[in-house]
Amino acid sequence: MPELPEVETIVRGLKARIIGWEVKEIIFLSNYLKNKYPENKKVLKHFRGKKVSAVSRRGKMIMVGLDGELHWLIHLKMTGQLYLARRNEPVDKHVHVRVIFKGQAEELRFRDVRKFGFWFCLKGPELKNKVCASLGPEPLALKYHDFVQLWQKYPARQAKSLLLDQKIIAGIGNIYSDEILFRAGIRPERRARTLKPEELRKIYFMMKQVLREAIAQKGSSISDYIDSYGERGEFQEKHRVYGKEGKRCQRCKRGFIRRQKIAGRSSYFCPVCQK
DNA sequence: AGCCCATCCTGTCCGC
DNA sequence: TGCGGACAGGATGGGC
Repeated sequence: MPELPEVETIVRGLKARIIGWEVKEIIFLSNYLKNKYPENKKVLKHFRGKKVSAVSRRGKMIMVGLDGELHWLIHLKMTGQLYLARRNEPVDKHVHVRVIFKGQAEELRFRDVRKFGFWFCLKGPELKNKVCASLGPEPLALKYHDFVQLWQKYPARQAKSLLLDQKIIAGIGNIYSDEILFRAGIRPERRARTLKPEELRKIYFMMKQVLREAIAQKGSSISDYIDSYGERGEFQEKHRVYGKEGKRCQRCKRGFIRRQKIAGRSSYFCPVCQK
């Protein structure tokens, strides 16, 4: 499931390659994106001949800017993939969008097995701005003081649910919230109001550290995730709790990793050293 | 206010 | 081996 580090890796990879590429053709291979966003078909014609001018990320959202206020707004949700492939590479039934570029041997593909993700073609910045405005701050740019204020606003909420909430902090999902809370030594169900200042500081520090390390490792590949080059990440090797139910805790060597549904998600933690 | 649950979807895995 | 059900989860929306 692509979260901030995976999306960041994809964006960096695309940025290095497709800036300046001219769109020759956009091919939608399935109808589900049209149902999610009927405008997709209507504005398609405006994209021909336009050049990619920017690739960026906001939370888990990917934004590709083209000349003349045209954008692609892409969310990979759980199983979405966005990558460059050679034109002659086979297209399977889960590829929903292909973008052919003028004079380029590679095309951009959007593939999504579960069809939760989306690819919107936008003319004008309105929807993009609206979506960005609904997201909380970027965790890697967040100052400690502002982080503390956010948590003080929701004293009754569970630590995990705050980390997962895109309106509060943008980009963290189920894997990284568990890994952050493990490294901070905090149980996912702890209420914000019960956190001592030094505990909150630990969460803040580990949030930055885990996300930075994961980006350096090009994300976590649990099942479907690949980057824009079609390559897997390495950070799953550094996971301490996620998907490790029943395994001995590598930190305290006493607890066994427990799995429990918290904040509506499978959550993994060490019952001994997470307090 | 905050949590839970269902929903969207399909591949995978487990038990019978 | 084969079938059916549970499960995975990002975001959203409704109910309690």
